[in-house]
Amino acid sequence: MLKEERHTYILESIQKNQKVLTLELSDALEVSEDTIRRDLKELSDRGALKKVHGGAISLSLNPFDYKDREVYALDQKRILATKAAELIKENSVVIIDGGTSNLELVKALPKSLSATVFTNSIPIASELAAHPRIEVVFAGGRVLKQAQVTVGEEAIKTFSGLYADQCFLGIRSLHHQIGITEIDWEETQVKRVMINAAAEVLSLLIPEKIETVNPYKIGETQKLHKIISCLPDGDQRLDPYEGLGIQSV
Amino acid sequence: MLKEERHTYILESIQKNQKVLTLELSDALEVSEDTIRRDLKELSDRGALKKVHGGAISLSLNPFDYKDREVYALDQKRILATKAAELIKENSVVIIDGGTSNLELVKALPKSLSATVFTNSIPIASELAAHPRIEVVFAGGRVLKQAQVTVGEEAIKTFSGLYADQCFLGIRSLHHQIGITEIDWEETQVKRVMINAAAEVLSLLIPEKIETVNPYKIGETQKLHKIISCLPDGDQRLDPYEGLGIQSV
DNA sequence: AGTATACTTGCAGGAGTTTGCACGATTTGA
DNA sequence: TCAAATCGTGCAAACTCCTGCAAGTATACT
Repeated sequence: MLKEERHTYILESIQKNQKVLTLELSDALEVSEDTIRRDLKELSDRGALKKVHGGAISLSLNPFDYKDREVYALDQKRILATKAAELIKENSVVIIDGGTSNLELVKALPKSLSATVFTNSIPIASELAAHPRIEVVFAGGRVLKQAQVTVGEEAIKTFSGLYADQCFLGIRSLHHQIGITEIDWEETQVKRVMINAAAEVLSLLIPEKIETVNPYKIGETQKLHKIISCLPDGDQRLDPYEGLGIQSV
Repeated sequence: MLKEERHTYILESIQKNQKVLTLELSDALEVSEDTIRRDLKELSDRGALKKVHGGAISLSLNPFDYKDREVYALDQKRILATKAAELIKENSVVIIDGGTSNLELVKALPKSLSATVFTNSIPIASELAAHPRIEVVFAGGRVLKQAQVTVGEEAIKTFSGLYADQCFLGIRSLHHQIGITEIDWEETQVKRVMINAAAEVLSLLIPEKIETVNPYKIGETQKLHKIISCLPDGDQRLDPYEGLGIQSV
């Protein structure tokens, strides 16, 4: 039994029963509890479930968690957000993808900024609704609960009929050779359209994401024009990207 | 039974009944009262409920509920919401319009309910994203900031290609002769499509809205099939509507 | 093919959690 | 005020988790 098979089994089981028990899984999959624990840890790190003492539960089971779910590396993301906010020009049209970094970005936008924002992220639309001078257009579709973004034909159609000034792409993984990759197939479809719907594609990137890979490919690394990171100028981790003509801020 | 499951059960129970008893819970969940006490302490520390002698009560019972402070007639709306939630059938397809009453409605939906919800309201989509068994489809479009709903061609298109079982319409004004009226022209357009996209049109209605009028007309009173109100049976304010064949609950 | 490297897995044992029980303190309501 | 119910704390048993390690397996490179 391959690790991936176990993961699939675990995720299906969670979807069906809202929870899984370490002991039960170890029994059903005929591996040690330690292995199951490691599987659960991995899935938990990927945000696919919530690990608890004795097993794991569906993220949606706990009604209080999603609201104040701790944002990983929040301080870093705030710094990135401030930098990124300065890159948005007055009266421009901007696509803002989902993700916690981008949510910080919209929180950091100055109240005086006038712009039009296209998004498929519920929290981002919600945050922007409080902004006095930003026009918000929401791309409809089926809601992916975990990421709180819409996906599907409708969302894709919205972005395909658009050519914006900038697109702030939410990125899970970036690898200088393999490209930009995602963990969810449907999100991948939408992001592929997004990056073709703007003159400039930017991404807020915490260092942990650099040189990692996920199963589904959004596009080549070159699709990205600018990386907003908190790495010092000339950090070697960025070297491969400058070689590709990608500007880092 | 995992600790988290107990917590979820307790929170749901509180949401439904506004209170829980230690003994009752220990009975229902088949653990000792001590364990329940510890659970309540933990939830209380997280600010999810208020622990009292003998059990715990909902925080929202307390006068200073900062979260929903500004919702007008919240208590009434909660009562309507509970009534309305019972009208939604398992596995049905439901359109839920924006508005604070409808937001309470989705909060009151039992966690066990499976259904598909179409909405154009950001807070409602956000709330439903935490619901384990409800599929959410968001109708895109330009975001109206005050109401936090989308409007425009895209939203209209989504609802026109739909025939749902029920539509919970958010209503600003209802007059037995003049009909259902709105204050915003663009919202009016969307609502007009909504009421034609479902077999049954329902509305949660606090008495203050009855026999009032606003500039833009959504449709005739008869478009409405059911009114969920907190008026006693036979209250004279409802007479004109029963005359029109509208059922009130 | 053969070697090196990374990854995966099971195991041991020490650390950490959870739970029910006992017992004294506190609260409740007549 | 008193008796009954409820609470908080400390404790021990059972269970679960984490860490490091070594054996096994897959993959890459020469």
